[in-house]
Amino acid sequence: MVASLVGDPARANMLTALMDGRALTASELAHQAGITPQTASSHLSKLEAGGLIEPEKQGRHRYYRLTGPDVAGVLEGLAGLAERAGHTRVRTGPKEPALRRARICYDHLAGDLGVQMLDSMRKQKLVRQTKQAIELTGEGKRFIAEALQIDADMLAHPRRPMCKACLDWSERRHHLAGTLGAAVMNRFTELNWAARDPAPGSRVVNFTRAGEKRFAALFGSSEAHS
Amino acid sequence: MVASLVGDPARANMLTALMDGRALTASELAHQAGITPQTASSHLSKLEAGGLIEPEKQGRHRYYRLTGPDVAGVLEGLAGLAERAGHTRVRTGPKEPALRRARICYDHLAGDLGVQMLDSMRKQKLVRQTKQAIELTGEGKRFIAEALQIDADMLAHPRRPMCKACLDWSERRHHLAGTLGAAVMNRFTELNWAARDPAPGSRVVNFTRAGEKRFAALFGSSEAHS
DNA sequence: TTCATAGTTCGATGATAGCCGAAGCATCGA
DNA sequence: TCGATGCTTCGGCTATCATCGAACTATGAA
Repeated sequence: MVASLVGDPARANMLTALMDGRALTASELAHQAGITPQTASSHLSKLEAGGLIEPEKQGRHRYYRLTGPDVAGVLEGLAGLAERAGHTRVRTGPKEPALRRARICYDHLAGDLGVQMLDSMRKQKLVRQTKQAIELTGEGKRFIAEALQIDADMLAHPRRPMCKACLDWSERRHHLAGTLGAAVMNRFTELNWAARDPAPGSRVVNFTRAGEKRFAALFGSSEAHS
Repeated sequence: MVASLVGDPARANMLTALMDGRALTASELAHQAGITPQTASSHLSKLEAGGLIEPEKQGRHRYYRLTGPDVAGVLEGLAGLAERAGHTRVRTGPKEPALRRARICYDHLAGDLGVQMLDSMRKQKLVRQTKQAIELTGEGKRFIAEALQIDADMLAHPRRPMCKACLDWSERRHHLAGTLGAAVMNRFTELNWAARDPAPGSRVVNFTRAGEKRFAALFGSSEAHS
């Protein structure tokens, strides 16, 4: 049955990451779901056998995408039912809670804090977001220059957008990706506000006490929250 | 997550059985899924907690139905993705046909004719129904006074509502219960339109030829019927 | 060729959850 | 009041399956 495929948390996370129609590599999907590549490979072949995703081989990468918009539609319908049911039942992912709080997504911040940061940036009108597209406002430019010493003009990249919304698998909401997202995370590390967990292969990001305080000052959630 | 609820084969069978909008008892659903009542009970509470189904208690029975058409829609979408033939629906066992046609439910009319009567009353705007609550309209008051010589004001009772929707086990839809339902059935008997079957223990109600005609004149189903 | 990276397969492990027998309530019929 | 019936709870058994370490294949780069 198809539903049992979607029922597993790890697979659901992968599918959620594919909801926007993009194709992602197997390792990226493993990353997103917080599982090892071996496990992901097993899941992906099941999803493929179930006709939910289809692979596209490209060099040594294997890109996976949803087989069609109808799949996305059903997934969205399921999400809608979950929401209606009062949702709240946050399925524990396969990994630790620290991973849900703050982690690396490729090269930018994800998890609760990542989502909180983008939320705050929207509220402070530092960025404008329409769907997946995010645009830095003039005010935003000034903000990152003053608060983080990041020059927006230096973030241009031939094949990568400066701002991009990335769906967070633990929060099911967007966090900030793109070259700006990477630059911000990089600055956090340089300022000694946060550091990747030393454990090999870990994606956990540990904030220092001082860093957490500064982060809260800039992107704190003291404001009204929906 | 909702998908994991639907993912289990036993639960999927139950949900499939409920797809047409009818309500089924817990034991029927257990039989449908090929599991024991204990197991079914566990599944049903999970489905209820997930907001996919809702119960309606009826005496010692517990009828379950889907919480809404959107649930059915998502299930249909999943079935579409599965591209598999749906499970053959097990027919809910009818006992005697006469029992399905008209019978006594406590003290009021049930079965095909009972459901038909409440349907017609709704269509004629004699009653308003919201969920299980039924209210007699002014027009309805006049109607029962003229057609059946029933005084609505005499139907008040300290511990029993005048109108109540009672789930019909053979039709899986509501018929009219409460003191009004009882009074109507009583009047049918007095007018010699119908009589309980003389066989001991039988709940069958036999309508006379004349009674059937008069009943059809008041609550006939000549109108369109889905 | 040699090394590195992406992805897979295999095997063992462990936790989740479905399942049923037995027993306990609740309601109905007599 | 006393069974009979529908349904639930509890406890233990078992099977399924997600997970990861280790080893293997394939592609690309030096």
